[in-house]
Formats: sequence, C-alpha cells, structure tokens
Amino acid sequence: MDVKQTQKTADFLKALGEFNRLSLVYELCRCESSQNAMCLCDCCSVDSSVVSRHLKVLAERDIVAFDKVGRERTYRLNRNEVATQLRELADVIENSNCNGGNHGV
Amino acid sequence: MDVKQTQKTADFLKALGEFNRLSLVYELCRCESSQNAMCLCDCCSVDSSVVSRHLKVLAERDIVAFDKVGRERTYRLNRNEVATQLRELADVIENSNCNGGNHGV
DNA sequence: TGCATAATTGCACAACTATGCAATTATATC
DNA sequence: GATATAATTGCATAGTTGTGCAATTATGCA
Repeated sequence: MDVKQTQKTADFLKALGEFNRLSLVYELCRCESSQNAMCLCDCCSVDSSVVSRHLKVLAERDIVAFDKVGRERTYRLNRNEVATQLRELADVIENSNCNGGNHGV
Repeated sequence: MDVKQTQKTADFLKALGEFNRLSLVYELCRCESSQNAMCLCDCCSVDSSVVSRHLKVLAERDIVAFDKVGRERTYRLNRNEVATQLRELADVIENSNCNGGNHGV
C-alpha cells in the first residue's frame, strides 16, 4: 500500500474518529437538507467555535461540503463519497492477502 | 445515535486512523497467516515497543486478535469484523436521514 | 541454572489536539 | 452608517498521543 494513500486514509479515519466530529456527521446524516453551523451546535455541547473548527476538519477531508447562504454557511454530508471510501477500505481489509482474495473463513 | 455507540465507533475509527497502526493493518492484510510482532516491526520504522503498543490498541478495539505461541505472539486481522463495522457505518451514512432512506442523489 | 530472544512496561518528552473565551470578520437589516 | 447576527480566528491551556530508550517479564533452550 502506497505511503501517501495510507496517510490519506488515516487522515480520513482520524477525522471521523473523534466523538464530537462523528456526532456532527450523524447529525448531518439524520437530515436531508443542509444545516447551518448554529443548528449543528445543538447536537454537541461545545462552543460554536469548536463546532466551526470540527466542521473545517471534516470539510478538509471532503466528508462534508458547505454553501454560503447569506451570512450563514450550510453544511451537508458527502454521503456517497464517505460511504464509498469506507466500503473500499472494507473490501481491501476483507479481500486482499497474499493468496489473492480468499480469506479463509 | 446513542452516545455510547458513537463513542465506540469513534474509538474504532481512531484506532485505524493513525499512520503506523493503519500500516500494520495493511501489513496483516497482505498475509493470510498470523504474523508475530517482530515481523510486523519491519513494515513501520519505529521501535518494537511502539509496535507493541499499537498492536495493543488494535487488539483493544478487536481489530486484530493474537495467539501466544511459545514466547511469540502472533497477530491476525479480524477481517470480517472490521469490514462489517466499516460497511455498517457506510450504510448509516448513506441511507439514514429524516425521510427514511432516500438520500436524494 | 544460565543465557538468549520476544514482547511489554515505566519513564520522559515532544508534538498534537480539543476546548473556551475574546476579538475579529462578514453579512444582513434598519 | 449603525447595529445585530453568523461564523471564524487568535490565544492560552489542559489533556492526549506517539515515540525511543532502558528495564523488566516471559519463555525457550542448552
């Protein structure tokens, strides 16, 4: 596995692997429409500045995307991209080995 | 989403989301048979004590399992369990929302 | 019993991270 | 322009994490 790709995958998982960030992801999960940051604050009991920073981390990893609407920013989950990345990792872990695919259950 | 479950999932992702630990996982991925810790040291250029600690973290999250063989410990990847957890998360992220399943592509 | 090897643990430390508060920026409305 | 609100940024801080080295434990073998 390529070092750069490994680092990228690790960063992706690390971004998801923090309680408040994962809570934000779940919160965005529950709502079909975009949510602004203030609204998202309610789901985790931390300062709005903290939420802002967490959303920034999630955006950097392409886990969420945002649009500017007036003075608000509305965030939405990149559902397909995130799900695809997780599934690809699952496939690698389940299927790749020296003998090429069979993991001997 | 239940707080305890969220924390557990976050811990799982955090365990995977570190470069050297993910490298160990990939290394175990490549090999069908169990590997001892010394062997695994080769895949990441850190002290054996560090590898030992990383493997402990991975074992705590049930990402790897080990057997004692003489004075060695041989580690193997819990392929199915890890893959299943990742896929379940992918499913939640892709499908769950207020309107019950459709995520409006 | 003595020695060698595998692995873990104690300790110290540097780097990173999450957090809250205050200040700042950006934008809408009056 | 003045004011209010949404969001971000600077700063300080406490807590966590990854790391290496040395010591220790555990096991196998002569």
